[in-house]
Amino acid sequence: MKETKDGYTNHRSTEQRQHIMEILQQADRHQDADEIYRKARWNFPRISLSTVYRTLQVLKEMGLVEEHQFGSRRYYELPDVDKHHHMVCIGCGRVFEFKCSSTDKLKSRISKEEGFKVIDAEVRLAGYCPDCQKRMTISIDKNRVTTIKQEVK
Amino acid sequence: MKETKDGYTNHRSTEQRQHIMEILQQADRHQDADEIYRKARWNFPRISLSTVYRTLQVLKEMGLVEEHQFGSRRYYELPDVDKHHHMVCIGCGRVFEFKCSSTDKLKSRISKEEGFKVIDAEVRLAGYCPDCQKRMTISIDKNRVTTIKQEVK
DNA sequence: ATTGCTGCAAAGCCTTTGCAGGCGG
DNA sequence: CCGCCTGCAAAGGCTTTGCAGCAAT
Repeated sequence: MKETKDGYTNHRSTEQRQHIMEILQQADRHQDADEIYRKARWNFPRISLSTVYRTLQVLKEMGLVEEHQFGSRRYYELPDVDKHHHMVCIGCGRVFEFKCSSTDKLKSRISKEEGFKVIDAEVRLAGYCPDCQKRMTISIDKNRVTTIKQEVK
Repeated sequence: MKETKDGYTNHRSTEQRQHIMEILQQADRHQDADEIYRKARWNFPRISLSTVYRTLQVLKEMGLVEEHQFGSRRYYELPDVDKHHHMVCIGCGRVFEFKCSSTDKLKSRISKEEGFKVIDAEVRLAGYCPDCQKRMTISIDKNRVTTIKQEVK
């Protein structure tokens, strides 16, 4: 019999857990605990944040939910059929997703070279999203204008 | 004049900052703030943890230090000449390092395909280190023995 | 009837911030 | 001397935990 992290040997299906699972299914992107909590309260006004955290913990242990940490926040989402990776925008903090098929090669290579049994490979990119690149261009233009004015003086 | 995040326009070189930089240089792997704090106290018994955090923040902004987050903890290290990536062991939680040269290709591909200006690419692997694989084998063997005994009964 | 789940409140953990004094340039 | 840095203490933000009552099996 498999023993879970908190010492329990079994899991029970409750309305709250089902609803949290639905919220995860309906979302098209990762959400943090508080986001899920606020949505859940719409149907279960008395649900507590701890229940959300505990449920996510259980779902994670069962492999039904993936947890990602960006900055100091943790986000949750259902495992994707074809796995995606994340790009974090340095400018606005938004997290974007992209696909990458070449990670399988990497996994097998590292397994061989390092004696590590690789379960999961995750690529994280940091950079500037199209919007923030545009903003940067504008502010660079501003500086240029200023410089020209000074030269004209 | 470049304005820093905390509103200051300049940085000063103090004994504490120099020493924190030395601690980072002497380490051969990433350390968290508390680890650096404990080492720093050996020479500066009255240094405070906030100073460590504030210094790391400054060094990070100056690009002299890299920050990585694993689980709920943040780790700091000097930028490597040839960048390495991280493998987190699911069994023991230790973080290992490995090199990977193929990320440059990935960066340029994503830049083109997604319109994202990629500054940094990080690969994170999760799996089991050699030690934990050994432990797993042992515990599987144990179960097998148990099963055999039951069959013999 | 058990065993596990829930809400609530409180505690924990890491990180940040406010402030008054003090040092660096 | 001005501006930046430091230690201390306190606050912050997110997550976990203790507990008593309740619900699922």
